[in-house]
Amino acid sequence: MSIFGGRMKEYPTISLDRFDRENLHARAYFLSHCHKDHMKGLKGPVLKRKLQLSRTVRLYCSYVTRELLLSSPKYAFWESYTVPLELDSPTQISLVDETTGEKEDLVVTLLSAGHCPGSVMFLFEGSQGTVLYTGDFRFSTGDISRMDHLHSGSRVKDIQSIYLDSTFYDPKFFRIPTRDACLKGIMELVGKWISQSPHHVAWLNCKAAYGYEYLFTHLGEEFNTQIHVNSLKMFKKMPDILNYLTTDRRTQHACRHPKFEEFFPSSRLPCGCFAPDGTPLHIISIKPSTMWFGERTRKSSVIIKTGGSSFRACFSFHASYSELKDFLSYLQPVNIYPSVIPVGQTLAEVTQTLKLMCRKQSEAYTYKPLGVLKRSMATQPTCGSDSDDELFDTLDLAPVRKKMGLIPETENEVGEKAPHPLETASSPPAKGPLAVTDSQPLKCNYADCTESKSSTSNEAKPNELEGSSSSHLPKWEDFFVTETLPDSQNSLTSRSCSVPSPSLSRLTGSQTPELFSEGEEERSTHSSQNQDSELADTLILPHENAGSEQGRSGNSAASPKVNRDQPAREAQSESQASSDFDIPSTPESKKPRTDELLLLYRRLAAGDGTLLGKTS
DNA sequence: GCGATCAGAT
DNA sequence: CACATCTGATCGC
Repeated sequence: MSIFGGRMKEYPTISLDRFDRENLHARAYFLSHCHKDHMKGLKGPVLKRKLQLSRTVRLYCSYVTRELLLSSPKYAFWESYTVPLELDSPTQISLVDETTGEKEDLVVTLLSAGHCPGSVMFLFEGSQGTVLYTGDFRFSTGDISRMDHLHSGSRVKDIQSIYLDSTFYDPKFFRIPTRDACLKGIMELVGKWISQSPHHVAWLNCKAAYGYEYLFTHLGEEFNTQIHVNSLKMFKKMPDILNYLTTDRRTQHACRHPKFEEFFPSSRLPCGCFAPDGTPLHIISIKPSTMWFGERTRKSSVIIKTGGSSFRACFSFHASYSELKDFLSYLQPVNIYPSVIPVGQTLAEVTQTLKLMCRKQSEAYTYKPLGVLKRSMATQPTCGSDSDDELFDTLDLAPVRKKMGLIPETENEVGEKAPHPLETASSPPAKGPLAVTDSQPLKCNYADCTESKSSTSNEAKPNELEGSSSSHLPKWEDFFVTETLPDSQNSLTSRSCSVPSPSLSRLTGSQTPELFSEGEEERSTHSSQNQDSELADTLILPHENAGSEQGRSGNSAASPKVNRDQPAREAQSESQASSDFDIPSTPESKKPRTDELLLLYRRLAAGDGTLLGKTS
């Protein structure tokens, strides 16, 4: 949760993600994404009154964020005061003091942040230097090198300060399975379950927030079905999301209204556990939650069984420690300000460890440091450390140089699918009534395993396992269209339940998720009081045609992943491979811009300091 | 009564 | 566990 106060040292007349207290006097506002902890004060009457009196104060955000914001009545008054900006389009903004007329120009560029729909970073360039406010973000290792606006020609821009989403800036969170790996594990679990019968359903017990949409769209696409939610209104201009969602109660959406629970007293689900015809549903609950693996952890599953029918599935909106290290060592800012205190740390501690990632003061060039570093750095920045040794054992000691080991790995994509499968989503998935299917026994070769974050016995190179740079940011911005859809697009009553899915077999025929039982933790009740956040509970219905033998069994993924430092790393069985996040998938996966990356990293390895934005 | 803030729950 | 949000208690205005 963000503790950022709203203002940056370099540009104190603007406020970001905080709208109360001293931020009430800002000349411009910026909202990085639509999570409540970044919207403090945003609906305040004091601010509203100020806006009504002002001619110049505006809120800048992405188009998607604006849409999500205005879809809530509490924030609808912002309609007249918001200025949506395109991604990757530098925009000049005049900051005007309305009493004195004093004016300052600032160029802002929005960079997709990969945190939730509409989430962006803000890159500011002005008289006080270049600063990057990350908002909340998740980049995979190597993503940063693809961001054109952080480069100037072949050089990385000279960044004075980064205001960082430091949620996981702690070696404890060294590695978090990639988005693709998590998605794949969830898909496999869901596929195995719902293919058994039309009354097998999967409940995605999501926290109430934006950010799960790409999970819904991928699941909807894969299983040719829709995810059942409470409200669609926030997505009315985002057909590529909308098409995979429904509120139709006949399809047993995960209703959140407490009064409905009276009708389903024994339900574990907000919407009850019976099909429309009264048949009891067979429900598994899947709770997306962050799983991380420490620096010495070898591997683990992305799915963990927590009860007879309860699972946790790995899912992270935030960059892991090694992803953050990659990000910071690439950019080498003069200053880094944490905006989140990692659990178990103090502000002083995280500030101190982040200093190790700052550029040496002597390397700072023409810009005068504003938020002065109080001590000179004892270390050179690590230019992309890629081994345990560099990241830990010598953390406080000697500098290390970038190695080739950081070449982004691109072979880890989920299947053959492009990361964003929604190009065709304007034609909704085929729909049909809940149909009888061939019931397939669930082949659960669940291998018990230890949750590896507690494992310390094996040396590993976890950061090498982490970075699938191929898990590109979900292109949430692509979801957005400026035209309002015709009503027919919003009327989803005809899309009732699940449908035959030829694609299911692609998943269900293959391997079994590797699960870990943490004992019985079945919930007997579930209350969902969250009236405002419509996506917190969702339900996936099964589809017809559970056929499952063929498909991706044998998983073309089987080609072993390149492991540069540990080529002899123990081979994984195929049955583990399908759900284990560190196993690559399709070799044929798209590998966009790999050549560029290779070139870049080779130049780095060759000591081409120009790529690091250094003067020397 | 409303808003801000904190603790606790989900 | 660890990604966000809600509810309820308490306090000040």
